[in-house]
Amino acid sequence: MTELDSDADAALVASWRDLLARHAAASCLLDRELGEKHGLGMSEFEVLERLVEERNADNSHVLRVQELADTVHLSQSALSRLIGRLEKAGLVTRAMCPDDRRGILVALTEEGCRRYAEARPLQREVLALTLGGPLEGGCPAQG
Amino acid sequence: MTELDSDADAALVASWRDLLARHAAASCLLDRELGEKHGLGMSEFEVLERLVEERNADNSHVLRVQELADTVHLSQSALSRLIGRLEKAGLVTRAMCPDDRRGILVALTEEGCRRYAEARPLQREVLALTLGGPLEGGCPAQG
DNA sequence: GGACACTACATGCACGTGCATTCAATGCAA
DNA sequence: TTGCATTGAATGCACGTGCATGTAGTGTCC
Repeated sequence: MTELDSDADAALVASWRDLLARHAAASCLLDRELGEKHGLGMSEFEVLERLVEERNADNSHVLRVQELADTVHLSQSALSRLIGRLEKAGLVTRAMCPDDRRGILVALTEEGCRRYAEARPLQREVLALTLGGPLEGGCPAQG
Repeated sequence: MTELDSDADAALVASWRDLLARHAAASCLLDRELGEKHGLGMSEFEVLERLVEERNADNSHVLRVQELADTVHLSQSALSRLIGRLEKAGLVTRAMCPDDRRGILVALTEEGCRRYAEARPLQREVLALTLGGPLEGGCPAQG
């Protein structure tokens, strides 16, 4: 291994550890805060946000499960269950896709829109806190 | 909300999504590759790496559990169990801390050192692949 | 010395995740 | 049309995680 190789290696590892630290801090705090104050997990919030961004002409917010899967970093099964939780909470509804009856359309409800709007400021606050500064020790440490 | 606020907000969200994407791609691929080819998870590798870096005068590699907890982003309980798995696999040993009999000293074994050395090139390769380029779609998508 | 708060680590438990599988619907070929 | 591979999503299962708690050891104040 040449000098340059080990330098590149060290830089890579350093950026990887920085990534890990920031992700841990942000996702842990997000899960805790959103869960406590809005009954949402980090990924639940992300899914709601994708739906909110998908504003159709008639002001409905509808996405196919597969389209959601492209933007949320979850396995297909995890996403399926997450949508199940959101549905049970009344934040989205599931409907069959008329074009392709295998597909499922996920639609944001009024309540879902409201909960997202309520949670959003807190989420942004946590992001600013954990991604803004030059990292400051993370969450999982119940001590 | 002013124009500047929403700009800052958008930038924050963009960097957050980038972070999520890179973390998902890297951690998923790491877990899969390290697991398949070396029987290690991402966090197991990280713990071994911290131990390897802790080279004492007598060439032993020993760290207290709490010291590990500071650098690995896991809860105390998760770390305890992770060390249990490493111990069962013969990659580390647990010993009581003579100074403070509450503490546990975790020591890298020969086998642990070997496994780390074997896995390291692959880990670096995955990091280069997922952190080097400008992201390219991630893992959790068993389709 | 005894009581008490605190620390370090382990463990019971509930939960979210991914993998493998299943089931229904679709598309294509013969 | 029948037969078969493929796709979209749901489900059984095992596993790793975090939270709350338990247990042992330490330090302090009286």
